[in-house]
Amino acid sequence: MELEKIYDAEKVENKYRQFWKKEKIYDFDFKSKKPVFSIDVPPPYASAGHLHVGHALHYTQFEIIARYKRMQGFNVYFAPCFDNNGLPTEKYVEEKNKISKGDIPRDKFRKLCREESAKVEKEYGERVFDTLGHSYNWGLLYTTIDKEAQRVSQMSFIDLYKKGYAYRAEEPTLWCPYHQTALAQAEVEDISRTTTLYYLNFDTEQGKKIDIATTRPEFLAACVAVFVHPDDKRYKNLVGKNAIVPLFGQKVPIKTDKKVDKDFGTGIVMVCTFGDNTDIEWWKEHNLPLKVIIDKEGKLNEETGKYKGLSLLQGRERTVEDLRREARVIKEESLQQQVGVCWRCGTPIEFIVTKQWFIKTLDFKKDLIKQGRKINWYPDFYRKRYEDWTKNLNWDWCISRQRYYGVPIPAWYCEDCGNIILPKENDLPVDPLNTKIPAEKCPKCNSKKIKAEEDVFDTWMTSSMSPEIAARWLEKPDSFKELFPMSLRPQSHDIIRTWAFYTILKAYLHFKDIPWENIAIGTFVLDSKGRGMSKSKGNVVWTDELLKKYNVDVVRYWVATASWGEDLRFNEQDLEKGRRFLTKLWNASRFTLMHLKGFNPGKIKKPELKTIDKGILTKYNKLLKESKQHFDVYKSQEAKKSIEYFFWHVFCDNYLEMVKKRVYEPKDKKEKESALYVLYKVLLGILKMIAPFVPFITEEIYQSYFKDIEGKKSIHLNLWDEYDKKEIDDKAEKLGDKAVDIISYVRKYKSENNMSLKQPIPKLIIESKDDLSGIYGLIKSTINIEEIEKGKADKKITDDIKLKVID
RNA sequence: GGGCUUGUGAUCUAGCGGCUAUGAUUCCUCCCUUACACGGAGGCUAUCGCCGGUUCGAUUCCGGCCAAGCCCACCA
Repeated sequence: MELEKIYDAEKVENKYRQFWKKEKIYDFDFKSKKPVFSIDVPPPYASAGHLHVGHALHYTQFEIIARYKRMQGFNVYFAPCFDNNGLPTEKYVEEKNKISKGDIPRDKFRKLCREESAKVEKEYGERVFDTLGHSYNWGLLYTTIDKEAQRVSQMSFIDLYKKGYAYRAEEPTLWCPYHQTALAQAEVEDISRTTTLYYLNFDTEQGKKIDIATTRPEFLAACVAVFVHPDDKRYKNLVGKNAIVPLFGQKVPIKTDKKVDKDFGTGIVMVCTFGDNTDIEWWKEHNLPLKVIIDKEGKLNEETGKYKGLSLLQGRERTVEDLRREARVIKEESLQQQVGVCWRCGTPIEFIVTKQWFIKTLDFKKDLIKQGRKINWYPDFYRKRYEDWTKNLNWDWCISRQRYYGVPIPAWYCEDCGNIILPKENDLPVDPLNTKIPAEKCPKCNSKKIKAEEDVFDTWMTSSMSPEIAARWLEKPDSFKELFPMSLRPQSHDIIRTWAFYTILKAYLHFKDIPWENIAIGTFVLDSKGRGMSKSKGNVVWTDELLKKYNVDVVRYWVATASWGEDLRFNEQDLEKGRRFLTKLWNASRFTLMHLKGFNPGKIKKPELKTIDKGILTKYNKLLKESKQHFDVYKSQEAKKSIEYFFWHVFCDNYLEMVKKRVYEPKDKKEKESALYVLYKVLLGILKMIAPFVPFITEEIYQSYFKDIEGKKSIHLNLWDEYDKKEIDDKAEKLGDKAVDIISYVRKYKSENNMSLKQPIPKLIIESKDDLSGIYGLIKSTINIEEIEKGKADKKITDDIKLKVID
């Protein structure tokens, strides 16, 4: 089959998308003895909306690695997956149906969520993964809400509980009033905002007046103490006395703590339960009483008396009004402040005391850092970020969430003695709200009052088990052993503190092992000016729209220019480059195959190679070695660059030009055979090397000719050539380089003299210590020179070559 | 406030101790050479962020400073 003059991308893409699926080209072979390369794929949120180029790049970046590893002889385990767990889906369904989770029964709500997810996933799989030519093994698909994933995360919970790593406690917890759920430290982000710092006047029991500064006057009702610095001379005589809280009148002790900043505000600070992190610390350290004034919706409760039912902001305004009336507000100044907000909705977080489940992390900080060092990080500096986060943790991991859609926490509680009852492991997954209670009465106190847990897990509870879910920990324990620890976790840097951290934690707590040998941090895409893409900025480039203008291989070629762990600015020019590359690849292949027609290297004796042939084979082998080295340390963009350079400038610009005469008008059969032999090997080699980046066009070229000779039904089932020391011939390479130097000079000479390249030159004189007569013929035919002779010349082009052109 | 990353022609980028500092885009000149004008040949454009130090020699190593980006911690 001959290649068409113009590459028809759409036709080719549709053809091979189906072909690869039908022929199961990319399936993992459970029976194979080949070494395994397993990838812990990030499950995308297949929720609403388009997908921008950043996502397409991220997912394609490691897909290229999967293809590369396959062509290195690995049995690649590459399971597609979706994350349809947790808050985003839930909020999406609420918004789409204009309902709130409380409006309809939990069952019905969950069903809506699952239906929505399934619909979006199917579309996503086709529109994104299939379109982009991703080589997933679809038979291994998992989603984070399906039965097996639920079973794994519940089993994880039970295992950790039995090991004593999971506990339930009533503690102040980070709380999102909007989502009405507890959050983990990792789900809190800091934003900067301007607020007002109020200087408030308190009385003391002794009738003195003191001023304290606070940004949260609405918390007065929850004030349980007042602190000053132990060395602060101004207030020495106050320590040990009581202050009287304005409006509410409660008497609170005046205490000291070194954490008080003398220079901030008045140097006196009130402690409330709880306004911020420090409040919690002081509350614990000084055994202060607890006074909760906000409810789960973030509204003031009965403890605040007449302010009950107000939002915190309304409460603040009213409190300040009332304080002003009593002339308690001394001063107001504006203050730049950082507040923790929910990373999903941006609502400032509050602290609420509730019963929550936690997993111990603070006890294992050192071990976790050690585990992190057993893993290769690409680039390495991201390990530092992981270590810093781990070092600075100050909360155990809160894993319970007061939401509906998610993996239920598999537990029941005795209402009389508080005993925790777990399901049988064989019954997992369970939803305590819809499952018969495992025990009719409490095994401890025989009470029959048993209550089902209503909360679900933090979404990371499941995500942190992605290697175990993907590799079928519980389902196929035997193959799990082969697949775990997995080879590679590709992910983005913003979730090192969550996904990477929790996954390492889990692997350690369950298996005392690392979850994967390598972690590679993907590229983050910025707009052309270097700003992050976001809908609100209006600078988002959508993948769909890009694919309307450029074919898939072009988009993938652009992806391949990205460096792992570094940001990439989006420039449309880069796509134009890809388009030109594909055209060049197509045309060079067309030209080569035109001459290779009917040629089968297996059917001839290996020909005696010409110097120039040996030279290019040397360069080809060096390229093989270099590209593999780049790829193996996740410098795929360097590999791509080397391959491209070799193809375009070494193979096309020089070798094809030098070999043309030999294949068009050979002096003898042998001369042509030697050229064809090398053309075959090198072109096929290049196609295989570039195939992970541009799988469609390379497949089309392969199918048109090489398939029948090589035997494998897809180029993607072939292996890269091995670096062959026997093919290295440095002398031939050098001689070839000299030929290129001389040819370049003559080209330049013609260009400078406005001569056409085919216009003949009567004579070229070459002055060199070495005997170059072996390449005279080559030079003559390539650049159209009639005669070459050795002699005195004046134009120095390299250290040992001088030339003179006579025209 | 701490940490990390980056700072090279107009733009993007390679190099990370040594001969005239990569390559790409732009611009200019020439060439339709029997694969490709979505091509080829050639040319112009850089005090390698700033200041010191180590060295025979620094864009490359060290220290300081400046700028940008990211991550984290923070003060009631």
